[in-house]
Amino acid sequence: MSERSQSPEYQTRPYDYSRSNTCTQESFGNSSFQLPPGVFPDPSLFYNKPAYGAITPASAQTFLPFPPVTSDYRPSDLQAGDFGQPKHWYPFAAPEYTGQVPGVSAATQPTNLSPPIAETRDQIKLPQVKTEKNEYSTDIKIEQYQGPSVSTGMPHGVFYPAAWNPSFWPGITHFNPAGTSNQHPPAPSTSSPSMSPSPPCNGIQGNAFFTNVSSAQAAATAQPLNQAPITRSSGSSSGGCSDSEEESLSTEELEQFAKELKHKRITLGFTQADVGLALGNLYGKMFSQTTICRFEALQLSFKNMCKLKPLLQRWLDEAETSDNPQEMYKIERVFVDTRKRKRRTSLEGAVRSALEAYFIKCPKPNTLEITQISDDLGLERDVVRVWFCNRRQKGKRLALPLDEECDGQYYEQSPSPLNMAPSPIPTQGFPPSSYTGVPPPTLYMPTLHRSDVLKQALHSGLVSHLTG
DNA sequence: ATGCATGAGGT
DNA sequence: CCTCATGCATA
Repeated sequence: MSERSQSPEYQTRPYDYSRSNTCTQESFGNSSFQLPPGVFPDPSLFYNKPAYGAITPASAQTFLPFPPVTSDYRPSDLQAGDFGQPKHWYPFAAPEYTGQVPGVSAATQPTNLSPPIAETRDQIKLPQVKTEKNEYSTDIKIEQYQGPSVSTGMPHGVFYPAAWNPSFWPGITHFNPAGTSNQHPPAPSTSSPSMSPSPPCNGIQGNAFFTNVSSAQAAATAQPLNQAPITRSSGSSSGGCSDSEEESLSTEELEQFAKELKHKRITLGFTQADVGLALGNLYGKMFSQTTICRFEALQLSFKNMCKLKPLLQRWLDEAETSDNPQEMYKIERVFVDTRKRKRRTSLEGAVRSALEAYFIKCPKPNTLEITQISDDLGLERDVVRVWFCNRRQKGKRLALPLDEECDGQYYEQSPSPLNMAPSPIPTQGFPPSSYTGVPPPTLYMPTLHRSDVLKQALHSGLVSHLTG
């Protein structure tokens, strides 16, 4: 637990957001930002991924020497022919990128900024990005949803009970003994017999969804979600902001519910996707497997958790009471996905590490910086921008699922042991600490013991010796 | 389970 | 441009 930092370099990290998202030259140019050659911060050490392959043999992945095909988005058009195409990856040598901001890099990229970047680049072998699928997913999928994959091969058949850490959002002390358990404060007029135990076999399914029906309505009705102004009881320990409202789901409640949900869900033979769909059926608002997954893993913001809980609660009730709940999930999904979604960029391990390094240095780069970074890493500017956005979001998810209102302080203080000037960090910051590029087990925890959170996010292996 | 992306709502 | 909620696609 002491193997915290060993990279003094980071100590100087000027984390002052006060300068309004500008970690410019000052930061970058700062000598403080040099990744020790061998110490390339491997993100996997910070997070839960086993390894990004950046440093592992896995990195040996080969890229098809494809020409930068239609490098970028493809204007709408899609031809049936494309579907057959295998996914190709192409090295990111695309000249277009470099040319993208030639002037900028040259002119606006002061020398003092280049060094660090250059170094970074140096260390990461070759910035490569592979993108899968050169086609947009513009298609129409019509599928018959057949209910929970119970009998069929339920992939999730496994049970992972232990995965749950009782104390999830430690920062918050809850007053409500979960003992009473299932009491949702907002208790939406759930009583609504309308959606009750009616054997869905009837009209529910089908297209209740898009059939117009009252999905909208349902959604609206089912929307009492907001009604729960949830002010987490965090007040207790954090000192307060929990005054205004009375309604509040305690962390523990959510935690418990999430656990319960997962357990029962699995017991009933439903997958996360099933649940997501079911919600759509029941309340008109469908959710993806991803969301359900994150809910169960408590990886959503507190607010979001609270919003979703009532719905899931109801689903759970339904599922449990219903004779053959499976029926209620038989629906037809029709997606007319006309949106052109950019093909997902897959960043190479080294590139991620580099970004990680930049992030540590400056979690909120400004436009110019983003440009420079993208230029240096040979990435699209937008990719970099989005990466940072996601990175920040992720940071919040992991470090402070319960952020929000009350926690300006959360960020503010976090006196990173290894750096961190006492600078007043605007609420935007992140626990600078959390990700300070430091060796592994060292997830520095902000003042609020968030270990559990991180724990969850990390792979037990790594965590194990964190917690001992 | 999670990385990258989208889009709405705010500044 | 950002945050936030959310999802597709993928590991």
